[in-house]
Amino acid sequence: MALATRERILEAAGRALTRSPNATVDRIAAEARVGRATVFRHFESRAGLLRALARRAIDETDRVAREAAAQACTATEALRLVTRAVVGAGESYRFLASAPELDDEPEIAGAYQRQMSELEDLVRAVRREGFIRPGLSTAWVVASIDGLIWAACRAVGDGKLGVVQAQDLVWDTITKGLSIRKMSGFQHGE
Amino acid sequence: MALATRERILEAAGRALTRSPNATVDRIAAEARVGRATVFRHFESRAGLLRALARRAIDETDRVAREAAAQACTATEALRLVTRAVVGAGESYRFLASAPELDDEPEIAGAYQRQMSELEDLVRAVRREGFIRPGLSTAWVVASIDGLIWAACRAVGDGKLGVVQAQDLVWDTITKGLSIRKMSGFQHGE
DNA sequence: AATTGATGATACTATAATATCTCATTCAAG
DNA sequence: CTTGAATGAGATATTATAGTATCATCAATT
Repeated sequence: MALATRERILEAAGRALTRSPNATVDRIAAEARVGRATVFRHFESRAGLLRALARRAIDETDRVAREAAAQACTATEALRLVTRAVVGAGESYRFLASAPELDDEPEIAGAYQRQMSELEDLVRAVRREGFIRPGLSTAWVVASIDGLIWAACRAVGDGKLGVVQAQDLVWDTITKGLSIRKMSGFQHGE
Repeated sequence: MALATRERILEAAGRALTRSPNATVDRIAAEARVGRATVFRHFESRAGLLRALARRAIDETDRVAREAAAQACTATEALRLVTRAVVGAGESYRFLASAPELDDEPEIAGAYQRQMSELEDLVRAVRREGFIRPGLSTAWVVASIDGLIWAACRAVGDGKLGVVQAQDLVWDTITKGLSIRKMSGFQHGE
């Protein structure tokens, strides 16, 4: 029972905080269909609940990302699979987009930094495989991939796109952009 | 004096809220080098201050976007210029990224809807000009452009990219994506 | 049926932030 | 120099929310 309740609260908190990042404990409890006191029985404080939720989201994202990376032979393929996986896990971390108080949690902020730096390493490896257009800084490649992933997660959350559709589109857009390209004679034969 | 003070408060609020979206009136006043009471003399409430700030950001974005659109002959060129302009104005609206309480303001939420629907109209016009790859839904094109713009603004705010650089990269990425493309024989002659 | 553990409801306290008010000060205009 | 408007500083009221404590209830187990 206890575990199920804790889980219910975490999921409710995720939903409530995605809708409004300043959701009160009252609101979260109502969303979870539990009494407010029960929330404090399972978490030491509101901040503790947020921490647990963020940890869960980070762990889940790490898990699917590593699992995806393990299946790839090349860095480029790894980036493709990781991107797909992270978009698929979007629901679990979407609330982080506007959870300002979590920036003050060293553990959470640190984990985010680590994830971004892992993505950066991956992008560098992909560049070494010749997949990245010259002239694009690694910082921008990382930033724009991040931006596209967020866009996809938001679109899924808003019901504008299905998950699989969104996963396909992100990689499609990363590789080809949005426009019909006028190739200027240059051809790359891998 | 009054106008200068009001403006100082607005700019300070923008800075403070970009750093931490839940910044108190106290903090904002300190950032503006002004007494807390003065903030309430110029704005009816904290919410009123946020509204005024959001209105300013929306107006500024509208202004630069319309100005840019007016200089273009084609929808595609308009999209390019509008994108550049909006990235350039990023500093003025960046705080909106995590300003949850503003979703409850009908005026602000409505203006955002309008801006997105204007972008959607523009994208549709661009599609009619044959610039958008078939198979990409308008919703995704809009979402991903939005995502790239946010990524660019964040990168600029974090000092990772210069404004001009960011402006160039967004359009570059929209048109060509990030990768060296292996064209499968298809060539588009405009 | 009795026991135990988890829960819901409610009352209560503490705290932090908003918002108001007062008064002394500053500073520019006349 | 005087006047008046704007301000800064601080006191105070109000409100919302976090967090605690209590007690009755319910369900499962024995």
